[in-house]
Amino acid sequence: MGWRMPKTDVNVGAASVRQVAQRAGVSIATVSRALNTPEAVAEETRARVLAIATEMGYKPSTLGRNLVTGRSHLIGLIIPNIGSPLYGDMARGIEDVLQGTGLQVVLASTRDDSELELQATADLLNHRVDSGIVINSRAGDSSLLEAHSGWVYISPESPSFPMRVELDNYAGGRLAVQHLIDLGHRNIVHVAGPLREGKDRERGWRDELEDNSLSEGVRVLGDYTLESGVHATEEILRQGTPDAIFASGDLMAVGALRALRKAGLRVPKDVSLIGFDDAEFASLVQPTLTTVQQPSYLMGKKAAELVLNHLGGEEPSIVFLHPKIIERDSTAPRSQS
Amino acid sequence: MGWRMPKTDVNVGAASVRQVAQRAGVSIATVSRALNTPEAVAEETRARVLAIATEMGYKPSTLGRNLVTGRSHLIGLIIPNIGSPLYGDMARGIEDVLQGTGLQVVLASTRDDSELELQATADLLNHRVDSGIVINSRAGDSSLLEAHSGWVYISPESPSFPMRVELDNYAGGRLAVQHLIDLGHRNIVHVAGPLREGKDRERGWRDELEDNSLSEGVRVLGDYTLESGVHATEEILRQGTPDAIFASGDLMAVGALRALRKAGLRVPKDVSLIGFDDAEFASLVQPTLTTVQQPSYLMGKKAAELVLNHLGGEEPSIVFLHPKIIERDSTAPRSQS
DNA sequence: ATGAAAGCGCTAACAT
DNA sequence: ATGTTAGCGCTTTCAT
Repeated sequence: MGWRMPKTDVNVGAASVRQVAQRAGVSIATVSRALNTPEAVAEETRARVLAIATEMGYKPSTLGRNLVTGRSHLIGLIIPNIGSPLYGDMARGIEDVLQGTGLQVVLASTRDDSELELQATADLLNHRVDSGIVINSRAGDSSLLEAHSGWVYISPESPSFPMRVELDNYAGGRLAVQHLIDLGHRNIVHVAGPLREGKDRERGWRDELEDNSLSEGVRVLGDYTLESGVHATEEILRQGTPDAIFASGDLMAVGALRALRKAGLRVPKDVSLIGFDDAEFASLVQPTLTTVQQPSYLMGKKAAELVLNHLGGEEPSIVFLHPKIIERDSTAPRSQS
Repeated sequence: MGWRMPKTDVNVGAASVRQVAQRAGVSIATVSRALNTPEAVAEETRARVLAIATEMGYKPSTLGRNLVTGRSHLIGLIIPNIGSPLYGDMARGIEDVLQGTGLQVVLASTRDDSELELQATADLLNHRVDSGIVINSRAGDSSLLEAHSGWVYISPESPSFPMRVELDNYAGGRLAVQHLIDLGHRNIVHVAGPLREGKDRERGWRDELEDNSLSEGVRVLGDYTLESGVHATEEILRQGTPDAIFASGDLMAVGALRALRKAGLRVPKDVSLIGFDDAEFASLVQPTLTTVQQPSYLMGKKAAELVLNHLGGEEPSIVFLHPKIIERDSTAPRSQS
């Protein structure tokens, strides 16, 4: 807290109900009614009040209104990193749904730090947000759980909350492997990722192989960075050349691409490669990357809808989203060599 | 406005000053003081009040506080599209600076629609935001100008505002061309972009060529999309093969890359290529893209600092940021063929 | 050092 | 249909 709010006035120009009431020759209640429940005010009075309000540039202060109604019309959004395209897309989905509802989004970034997340949550709570959306919570089912009832989670690590949006990562893993099997590949290895989402995808990989009576093959753990994708793939190649690689994230897939190229292997001719996420760059790299799409924008939309439902008094519910394959150029039928 | 806020209570659990005061056997004023001006309260009383406040989980409602202080502790952020990595990075910079100042960011997206931008501005003003940051305003120097004094702009199209962060796009254009000239290239063509930023970059290209007594060469206008980069480059190639291409955005540069490859030209061996922005994918495509970096994160930081300065009573100021070249693999010395 | 009381801007219950 | 009044939760004089 290196900076303190000074006490100088800024919004001095803003007219208040009282001033409008005075100029219109009515009580403040009538002004309020003219704006909020126009049908409860005589045609003539309403017109006059509205005209004067407009003329004076009067806008009711949400501050005052919030205080008496007990609602801030603010929705908190807790997000690890607003700069990340995936999260950014979610935020966009949320924005788009909330647009025009009179609800505004208050942002808080956490950089995947559970300490900062708790702090951000406290800040938002102090602002009396009406509800909140937490993306990839790292604080987990913590002590704030109680305060959080009424909040929506897009966080694979927080399975205990009654309002959530969940991507079926397990199904995504199966989908990826199925796609590769359909192309004739048998030796399908995995560059895995950590956390619940990574484990779910890996489980999908494993189960799909098993269901097709294929042996499990190599699995190397990465951390969703490009470098980890490179290293994991180098490790894999040391144990032989697979038919196909399933990487748990697009960035790791690009890493795999580099390692394969460096080893003199061509994608998809020698090795097929599939990623996860459908990041922006997936369609820009060469070859373009086949991947399992994580519908970030839709996830954001669904989360915002859950918030709206909750505020509307509906029962909490959980939304499961199913990923789908985006076929591009990095996967191809197994070559007959 | 398809949805109306119901009247049910939500934040019922929150304790108020009065309850804390009662349990502590003091007046509400003392509770307030214990929290805000601890030095004005007796050691013993303060300890007791604070203990009880903690025990009751009391957090002062910003709603109430805002009303009396006349400040919302909210900063509006108007952004065309929060899903775009470039804008997302700016938002991250803003967040990082505001973190811990007690100020929160309220988000509003406009999708580059000046209508929506005005609406968003009105919403934020109703929320009595203490200040705001507008990124790439399309409403320009509109009627809201007055209300906007005290807001910070990151918008090349809004040169009349007293608090702004500006990237020197002109210098960026010169830098790009200079880099290519240093590598020995002479016939340097340009895939241009629209709007003020595009025109400034183009002017830089033109002037730098002129200063080096090089003829101007071909210029084709794109619209910052990949496709427009492809088409522009095809158009360019129809008029001969240049030494180097300067594209006004990385996405267009990737388009150029595709068109060049399709034409059987290798980058950078046959043609050097430089982009603008330093988007995430610039280091992921093959070859990795040399580009003029747009320091989005820094621009966000600077904008937030301007807000802080303004709120602190300092005079408005303008921050000029200078781009720099990020050298990667898409540019190389002119081959001796 | 503490309390009493006013009031920020607004809405809502009650009265007329 | 309109006015009067109370009060949302807090900070801040002004007294004491």
